Amino acid sequence: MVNIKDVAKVANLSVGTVSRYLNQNGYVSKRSTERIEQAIRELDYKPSSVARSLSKKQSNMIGLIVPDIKNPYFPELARAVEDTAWQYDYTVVLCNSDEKTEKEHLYIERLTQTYVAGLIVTTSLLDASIYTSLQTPIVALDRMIDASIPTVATDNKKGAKIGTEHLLMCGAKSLLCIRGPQGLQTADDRLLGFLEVTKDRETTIVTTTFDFNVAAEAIEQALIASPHIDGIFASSDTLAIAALHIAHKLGKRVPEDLQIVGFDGIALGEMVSPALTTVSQNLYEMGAAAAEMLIDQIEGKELKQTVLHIDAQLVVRGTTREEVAK
Amino acid sequence: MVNIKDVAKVANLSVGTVSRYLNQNGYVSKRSTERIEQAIRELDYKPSSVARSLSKKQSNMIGLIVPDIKNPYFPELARAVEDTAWQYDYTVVLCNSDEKTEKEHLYIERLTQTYVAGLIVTTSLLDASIYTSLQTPIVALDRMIDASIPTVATDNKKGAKIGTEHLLMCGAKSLLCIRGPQGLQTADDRLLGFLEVTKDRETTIVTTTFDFNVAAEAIEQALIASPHIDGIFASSDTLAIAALHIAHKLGKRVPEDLQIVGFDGIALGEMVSPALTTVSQNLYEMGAAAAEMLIDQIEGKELKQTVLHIDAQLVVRGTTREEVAK
DNA sequence: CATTATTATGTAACCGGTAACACAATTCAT
DNA sequence: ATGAATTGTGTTACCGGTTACATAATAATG
Repeated sequence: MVNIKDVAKVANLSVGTVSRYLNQNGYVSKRSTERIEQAIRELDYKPSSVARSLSKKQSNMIGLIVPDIKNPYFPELARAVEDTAWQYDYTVVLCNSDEKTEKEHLYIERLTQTYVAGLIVTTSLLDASIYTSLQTPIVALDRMIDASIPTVATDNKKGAKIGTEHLLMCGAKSLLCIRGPQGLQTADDRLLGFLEVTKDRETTIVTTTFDFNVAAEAIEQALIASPHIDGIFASSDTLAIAALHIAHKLGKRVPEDLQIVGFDGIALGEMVSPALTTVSQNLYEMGAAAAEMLIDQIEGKELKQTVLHIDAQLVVRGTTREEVAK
Repeated sequence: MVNIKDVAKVANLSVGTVSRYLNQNGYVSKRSTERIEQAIRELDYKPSSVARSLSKKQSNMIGLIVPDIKNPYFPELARAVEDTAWQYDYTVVLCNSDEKTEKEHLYIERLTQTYVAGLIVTTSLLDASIYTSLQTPIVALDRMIDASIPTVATDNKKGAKIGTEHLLMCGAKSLLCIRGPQGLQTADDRLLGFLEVTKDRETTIVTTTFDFNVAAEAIEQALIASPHIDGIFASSDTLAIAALHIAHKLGKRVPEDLQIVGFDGIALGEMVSPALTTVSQNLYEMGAAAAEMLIDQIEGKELKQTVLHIDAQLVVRGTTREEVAK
């Protein structure tokens, strides 16, 4: 493989000059610039990013840690991150933490010893100190890890309020909230929003994991136990779709007998029938913003704001009825 | 950051010995081994994979090129690849080619100049020669690129035959095939399978992209134009789900009025209502097999077989009726 | 025109490993 | 005991860049 020395030789210059040309720093005369460009073209020279990483102690890779890329929420974020990274000449290393502390820990070790330029983390099982003590730039995406770590997230409580209110406005009387796993900040916040809106009503709360079948099972039991439920606020679109699935199974018509509102805004929501009414996060925007915040940090720019809260937006589709004036 | 020299100093040995210890090659005495291990522990030394890559001209990263991770087919493959890579101490770089030749090309350039150890490619727009002339190990996943490139793929034609036959056995009389984009090998093969089974019948064929809305539109038109259609074989689960969506919209009952069979076996198929009957590929197995084939190549092992065809399997769920003896 | 800035280039140490080579110490065989 | 084989260790060039430093060439200034 052709290296910088070859280029220097062909251009009849020293490696120093060629390197300066490549990095656009220091002085390089017009004449030399031309000769170097010519040589590079001639030899089809591509600088080795590995060598560069070694001497600069910095790479152009960013690590993206997600719990599980199969969860339909994450590909949308991942795509946005990757697009943005690509634009700025960075490369994305994909890591599935599987929500396992150990794997996450090992990944962080492996990544940092590879000189990843930075980390985007959408999972947060570890002690925050592990992140805060990292010398590598980092951005928390979707979930806040620690006040000191730059974060891009949705205002979950606010979103949940909007979704729940919509359910009420559409005439739902008896509400069920399917909340995600306990202890997960996002799920907790969404529950809080739900509770705030429904504090003077009787409601049912079901706690479940994000696994489709487990969730479906739990929802089925809740709906059988409380057949009068006519509105469901789900903590995620996947859970909402599980609810929809069960509604069909139980012969409940959606939205006539049972209305459902999800949360997240994954593409999947449009595909089911009826299409899912949901509190939609702008996932692409979030991913892109996180990547940009990270790259800004990497390149030493000051961050204007360290915490970016993006508002979720109600998207009304087929699982809720018309809003009626109260 | 502590380096190999520091370790050598603390262990009172030379870097050569430490390096030999780390790579488990050459001779290292018991006494030295202990001293080195002690020093490593003491200093919490982590070898720099960048430096190693530079001198070995080989890294432990593998590039995974997919058209678009948002397409629900790919996260399942990606996950399997990542799991396997993790197991063997490799790291996955995610690349979305967007089905654009240019981006794919640029990615390959970038990846190879970073000394990726190998490439798994699930897209194949480029001239095969670009891949065959690569010095980097490579595996084609899902789609065959060239006879000379190791491949893991499903027998699409066979799968399509099984799916179509099932549709007929369940009593469908008038079939529609929704085929994916023309020129895409997998889509072409699946159509071939469909045609082989239905050669003595009249059928309708709709060609569309994999985009959900575009596909739905095309399917709707086809179903309106030919209202007698009572069986759909879709070239992918996404297309099948689009068909299901349209069926609901048009007030057709599934599977009573219209039966649908998909292809792929993505998780999404279980979530829709009714759950999708589909020709299921073992996506996890495919991804894992591809990763293993790649790693075998990287590590210089001989491949037992260069082309691995994995049979797809019919999974009967709710969008088809009972099979009846013909 | 001499002096000082500014621009341009070359040289070589360094990043943190690997591995070829030389040589020393030990074990083995005759 | 002695030469050969095996085992163990140190030294150093190298991977392909970056960058501090020295120096040369040119331009600007008084």
